[in-house]
Amino acid sequence: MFEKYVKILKDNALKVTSQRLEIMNYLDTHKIHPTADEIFSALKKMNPSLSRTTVYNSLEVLKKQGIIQTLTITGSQYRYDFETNMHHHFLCRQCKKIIDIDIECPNIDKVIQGGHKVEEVHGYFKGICRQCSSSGGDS
Amino acid sequence: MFEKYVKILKDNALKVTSQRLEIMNYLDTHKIHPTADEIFSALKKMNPSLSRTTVYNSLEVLKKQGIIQTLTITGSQYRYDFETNMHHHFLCRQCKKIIDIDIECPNIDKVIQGGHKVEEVHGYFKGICRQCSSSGGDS
DNA sequence: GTGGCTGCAAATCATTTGCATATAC
DNA sequence: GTATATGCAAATGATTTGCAGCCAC
Repeated sequence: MFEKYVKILKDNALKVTSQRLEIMNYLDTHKIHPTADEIFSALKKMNPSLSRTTVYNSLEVLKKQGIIQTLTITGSQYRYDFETNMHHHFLCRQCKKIIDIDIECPNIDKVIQGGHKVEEVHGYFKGICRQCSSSGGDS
Repeated sequence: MFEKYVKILKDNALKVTSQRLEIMNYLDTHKIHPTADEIFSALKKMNPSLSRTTVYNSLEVLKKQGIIQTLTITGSQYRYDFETNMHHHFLCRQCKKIIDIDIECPNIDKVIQGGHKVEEVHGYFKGICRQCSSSGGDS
């Protein structure tokens, strides 16, 4: 069941631990861009001895290997994403959900042409999402 | 000297206080996207009785009126910007500077067409800036 | 067997809150 | 005069650090 994640860890020369597998599986199957604490709380239900520190440590090594990415869209906590292909995000001010946005920006190359070495690109949109807009949830 | 900022505050029905004027002037003349604490430390030198709370309070009301904007590019602190016209930012992993990026993304409208009400757009690029790249500061 | 990983508690950093005093209007 | 802003100290929330014991390899 977790063979997929075992392979990813081995391919990256990381030790295979049940905590890392559970964290990867959680992120892969809950594409809601959770915070470290949301991951911790969800997994602690299954494994009460899990430590918050382990969650932070694991997320850090996964990020360092480029297996996951972090979002800074809210400004107050990091959010984690198992999807690392380029895509962008919309944060709804009302329901707080983070929605994936798949648009291309053809001008991104201009940043590289400006002489900067670009390693990460994040497009963050904030406002009221379609669902909240249509249910009269405006302000 | 601060007439410009006095006018902005009055136009927004905000009380004119020396602290607010100093904060606006600092942001307007130091386009380095400082943190609240950097603003506080710089201004405290001139006005030792200044409080960190006042800096946070003032930045919040200025943001609420759309006079300034906040950046969440680093993820660990808010950074403040007196420029509110649409532009984007590059964070150098090495020198930590935040550089303004002026590119257009013609596909942004697609987010609106997707039914979302967009109030803010932030393009964040991360990597190694031109200056650090050219001075061999790569990794 | 050993170096890296886990889990606990304490520390740190950024920000927020509660409240008394001071000030803009 | 009054509502709002300021400044202080304490509280909160997210994350990091130090360290002892444990486990993957």
